[in-house]
Order: sequence, then structure tokens, then C-alpha cells
Amino acid sequence: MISLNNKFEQLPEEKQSRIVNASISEFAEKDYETASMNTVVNQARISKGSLFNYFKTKSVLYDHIYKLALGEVKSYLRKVRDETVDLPFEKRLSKIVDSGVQFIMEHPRLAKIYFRLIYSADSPNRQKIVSELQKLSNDYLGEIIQDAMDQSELDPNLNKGQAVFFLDSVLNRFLKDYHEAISQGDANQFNRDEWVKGITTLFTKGLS
Amino acid sequence: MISLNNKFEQLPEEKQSRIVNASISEFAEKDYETASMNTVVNQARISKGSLFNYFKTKSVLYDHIYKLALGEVKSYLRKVRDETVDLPFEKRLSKIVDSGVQFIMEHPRLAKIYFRLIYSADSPNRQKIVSELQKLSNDYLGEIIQDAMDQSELDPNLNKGQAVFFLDSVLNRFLKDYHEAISQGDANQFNRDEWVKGITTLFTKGLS
DNA sequence: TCCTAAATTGACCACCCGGTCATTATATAA
DNA sequence: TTATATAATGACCGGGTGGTCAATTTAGGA
Repeated sequence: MISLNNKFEQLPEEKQSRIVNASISEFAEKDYETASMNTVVNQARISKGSLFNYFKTKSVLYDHIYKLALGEVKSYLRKVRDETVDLPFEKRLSKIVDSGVQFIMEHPRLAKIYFRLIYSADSPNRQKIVSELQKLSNDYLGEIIQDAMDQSELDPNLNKGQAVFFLDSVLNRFLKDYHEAISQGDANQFNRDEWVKGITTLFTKGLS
Repeated sequence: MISLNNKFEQLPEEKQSRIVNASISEFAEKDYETASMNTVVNQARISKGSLFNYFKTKSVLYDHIYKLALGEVKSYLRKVRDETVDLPFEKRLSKIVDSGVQFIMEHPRLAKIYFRLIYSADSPNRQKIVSELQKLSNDYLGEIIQDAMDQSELDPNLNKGQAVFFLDSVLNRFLKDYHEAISQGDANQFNRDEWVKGITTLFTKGLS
């Protein structure tokens, strides 16, 4: 009912999006400590006093932005999960990779914030955020692996926690490298189909 | 012959190690931009002018420290590679994990600098350093995978580049999580043997 | 049109940064 | 002991930071 930062939410949408946009750019480009409120202010073409009126401190603004990024990530994950419930494990994995790649192409700056959050150590509340993400990934990939076990596509006796961990490791690393490749222009060193095939083969048959 | 920073190298060893020690602590705790020369100076109990006399700039000092960290990592890798040339793939993998864990326990701060270097984005020359590391890992794990292919422990027709990538992803992620768990005291959520077994099984037989 | 309340502004604050350099302390040789 | 070369010091500099707040602009009702 009572929103605590309604100051910001009651702004005209155009102004809101100017601010959000500038903040996303800044937090994507620099890590938390190095990102500058002055840069945000200039890029959004508002005064410093106003920004600190809408968001009491830098960390409150950061909170707003990373939650926005995580929200987008989550909605993508939910979407691909729901769209693939009936598919076999292999096709499902393929779609997951697809939608990860798609997310990166559509929201490169949000992806950067996401990866920075996961892999770097200095954001406020980092521990809480990361463990929340861990849980999300565990639930999400865990469900997919459980389904595959139920369908006997994967060994019904395997250590599910480990399986999730392995899947998470490979998927995240793949997407991170893909994202970096895109940022540098040479993305087509990745033949998507070959990688999807390689990943599914690894998990179903191993490498021998 | 002519060392360019002999200023530092000609210092008495005790003083050198005080400085190196303080620098390692600072660069382990904070990322490059946030790390403070003042903190180093205070912790090493020398004057600011002296530090800048030994190392012309912050980035020169950082160079010295990360090269030191990478040197230690490399020597560990070389050691475990040489000690395991004749072992089968599975035992080799197991030893690699072991020595990674051992490194982390013996040099937690160097490990932190290493992970920060790999996963975060703001160190100077980061791109060059990371691609050098990539090459190192490719050579190292590539050799081990090639041996396993030659011995028919792995499919002789598999995509070696991909295999290295997968192995690298899982090993690095495992060690990173292990390192974080140790920093927070609760390391024994990891049953080492179970994880080694899980990893080798994944790569040899897959999960089905 | 005038008055008031709310929104916006940017000069300003204390603090910290990397880096400099005149001054001081130390060691060595005569 | 004294003169000299070398090493160490820390006050200082310009610049950037997150955050504040008195002053100004804006909007809306009477």
C-alpha cells in the first residue's frame, strides 16, 4: 500500500526512464564502488539534489536497479521453463541456452549487471543476493533435472545437488563468455548449435 | 641483467616482505580501483613517498603482486601435471582437484586475487591477463584431455576445445565456491571425495 | 494576479584518492 | 668529526566522491 520511495514512482514516466536508463548504463560499466552518482545525474539530465531526493543513498538506487535486472532475468527463466515443460531433457537444455543468448542480446547492460553481481565481490548485500540467486537456480535447474530423472532420461539415482551444480557451472560460464564475446564484437566464434549439442552430450553421455 | 625496479629488489628482505604482504592483503580485500595505497603504506609501516619510490604507480605495484600470484598458481599446476603424467584420467582429475584445494588452503589471499582477476572486470590489462590465463588453462587441461583420448579413456573423436571448456568451467566454479565457503568458515559442506567422484563420473559417463 | 507549497537546483562540505617533492634523517668515506 | 651522497618522510596538490541544504523555480488555487 504505502510505497517507501514513491517520490520516484510518482515522477512522470519519461523522467523515470531517463534516470533508470542512466543508472543501468553506469552500473553496467563500473562496479558499485566506482560507479558515480555524478555521472548518473549528468546522463539523466537532472540535478544531484533531485536524485538524492528520489533515492536517499547510492545503495538504495543500486538496490532498485539490480532488482530490476534480476526481475527481468527471472521472468525469462520462468518463461522458458513454462514453455518447455513437455519437452525431453535435450530439447529443454537447448531452449534454455537459446533464451539465455536471447536475453543477452536484448538486454546486454542488464546481463552485465547480472554477471557483475554473481562474479564480483563488492556490491552491498552481495551475500544475500547471491544466495537468493543460488536458490533460484537450484529450484529452476533442479526442477528440470528432476523431470529428466522421472522420465529416465537421466540416472534416477544421481546426486541431484551435484547435477544442478554442474549444469549451473557450464551454463553460466558459457553465457558469460558469450556475453564477453559479444561486447567485443566477435560473437560468431560461437557456433550455437555445436555448443548446445556438446553440452547435452556431456550431460547425457559424458565424454567417453 | 638490468632490473627495472631494482629499487625495490635491493631492499632488505624483511622490508620487502612487509610491503608485499601488505599489498597482497589490500588487493585481496578490495578490487583494483578501491584498493588504497595509503592502506598499503600504513600496514607496511613505510612512508608514502618510499612506496612510490619503489613502485612508480599503483598499477606497477599491482602488476608485481598479480604476477606473483599467477606465478604461484602456475607452479602448482606444473607440479600436479608432472606428478600425474602416468596416472589414468580419473586419478589425474582427482589430484588436480586436490591440489587446487590445497592451494586455496595454503594461499587464501593469493587465491582471492586470482579469482578476482578472472571474474571481475576492472584490473588494468585485464584482457591481456585473462587471455594469457585462458591459454595456460587450455594448454594444461588440453594436455590432460589429449592424454586421456590417446589412452581411449575419453572418446578420441570428441571436440577437444569444448571438453577443455567444460572441464575448466566445472573445476573453476568448484574451487571458487570452495574458496568462498572457506572464507566464511563453513567449508565442510564439501565432501571432497564425493565431489571428485561426481566430477569424474560426469566427464567419463555423463549423468544418465 | 498574487500567494503558497512543493519540486528542483547546484554550490558547498568533509573526506579520500594517487602522486609529488622540498625537507630531514641516515649511512658512508675522508 | 665533517662533508657528501643516498634514502625516507609526510605535508601538500588537484581532483573526484557521496551527500546536504539554502535559495530558486515551478505549479496551482483563490
